[in-house]
Amino acid sequence: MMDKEELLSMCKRRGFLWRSAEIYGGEAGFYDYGHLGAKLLDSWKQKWKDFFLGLDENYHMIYTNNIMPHRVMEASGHVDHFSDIMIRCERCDSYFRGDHLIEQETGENAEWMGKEDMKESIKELELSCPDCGGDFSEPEDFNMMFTVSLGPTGQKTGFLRPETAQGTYINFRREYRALRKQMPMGLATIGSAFRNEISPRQVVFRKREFLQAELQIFFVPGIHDEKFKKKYQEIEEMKVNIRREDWDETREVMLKEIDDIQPFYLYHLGKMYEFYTDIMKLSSKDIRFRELSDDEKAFYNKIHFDIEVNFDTLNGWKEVSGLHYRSDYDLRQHQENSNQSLSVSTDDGKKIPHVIELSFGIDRNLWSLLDKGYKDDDRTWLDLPKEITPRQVAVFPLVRKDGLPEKSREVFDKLRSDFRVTWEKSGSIGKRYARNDEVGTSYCITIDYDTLEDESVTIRDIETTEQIRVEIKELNDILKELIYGRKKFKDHMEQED
RNA sequence: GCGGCUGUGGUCUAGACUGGUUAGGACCCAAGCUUCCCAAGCUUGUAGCCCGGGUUCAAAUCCCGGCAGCCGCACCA
Repeated sequence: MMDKEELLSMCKRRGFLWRSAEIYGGEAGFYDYGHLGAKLLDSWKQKWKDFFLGLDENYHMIYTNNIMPHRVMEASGHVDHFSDIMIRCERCDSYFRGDHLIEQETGENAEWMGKEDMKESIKELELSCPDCGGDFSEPEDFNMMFTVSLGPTGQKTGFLRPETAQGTYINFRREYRALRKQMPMGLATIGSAFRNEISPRQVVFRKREFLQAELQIFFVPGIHDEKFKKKYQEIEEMKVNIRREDWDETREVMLKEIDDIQPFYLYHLGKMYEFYTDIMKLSSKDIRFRELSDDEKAFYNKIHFDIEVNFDTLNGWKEVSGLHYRSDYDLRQHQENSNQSLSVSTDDGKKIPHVIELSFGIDRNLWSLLDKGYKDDDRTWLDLPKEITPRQVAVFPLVRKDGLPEKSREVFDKLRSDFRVTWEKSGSIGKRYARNDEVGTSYCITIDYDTLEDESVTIRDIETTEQIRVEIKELNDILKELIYGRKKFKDHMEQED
């Protein structure tokens, strides 16, 4: 079993990621990406955009603000629902959620209660601390959102957004017109979100500032979703690992066997799965969809599946993304609170569009690539998808003399515009291979004495450490084929024999 | 946020109980030598006691406070 600390140590040492503000002791829940982490992040984002925006011509990127006005988060329900009323034991300082304590005692839902209701209820029920029996203090607000003050007096407040989604919803009307009222309309965004987690832990898993990639798809059920029927039929026999809410195990089923969920939703479910298997190259044994129970899912989500990855470093299955049918809840809320119409005209009259949301925690997804890719058996190497890996190619001279370094610089310069590539000469050839194995460099190009004779170089494959020899003039094309094309390294080897 | 444990170069660690030479080692990294393909060798070098305060002639070591990490609890609409 792989150790989280060992992987994190590699990440720090080689430039993937580490704690923010390290030189000041750091702060829980904040991480920065170094030069390799940043490249991994950028290429992941690019692949995500290519894949999900490619699903339909009417899916587009937008970028919205990190700071949301107070009223937006009121309308979204976050001011009420994203904050909990906590009560503290005066003797042992333990915190508890007030509504949970009351629910346990009465069996009735207490989520609606304000601070005053709760105070009375606790008095009536004569509740005391479950840990030590001590008396409770006054109920206090604990909001997971960061408040920011706006303007010179600071009396106006806003919030750092706890999800990127709201920024998209409040731009719905503008984009609907700008995109000439085509539906379904997909608005994707990539950006930061902020949650004041009580106890951020597990490396990048519970960060206070984190990255999200989300695609919000707006449609009127029964009308616009019909347009995806044909697309769905093309993938309805796709098999996915899935665990329904009332199943006690994960099963591999065909999409069309899931007959109680609309095809429009299943289409995106299938495509998400495909992103994990085909783009992120995770093994299907390590991924699954899990349907959340009514207790777990938010009240406005009619259907909610999470994609979970089976992590080695984090004790098993953990959520990395979700597919939520949020119904018309969000637009309805914003319509009511802003007093602006967010409905669209259909043959059946005015309707408020519904939303299907594809939501990805980027940091978690990157960690899943590192977690599943890190191999530490007879040698240490990082098995990353060749299109996503931060360093695709490394070039070095076999030895540091007789003009080989100079020749290798030439080859390096030839590759720079086409690949994420590095050049190095320090240490021995074996050490350079090992260094590059550790950070997931897909191919190492070595310039040797034969190169000076016949303009050929060797390409070494990270997966097998085997080599092929190719001519420099074909090098760029062959590497492109290996990285982006269908041709595999072993095809080239057979060709050589 | 509570409780337990922990914090020594980039990484892993010795030293702490019993305060006392210049904080030792390994790996990594860098420069050079060597080297015709998988962490070889040699030379040199960079770099550290989490932060602050206290006790003491003297603190990495003892005490107090803070910060951070790990584990457990709680929390995670």
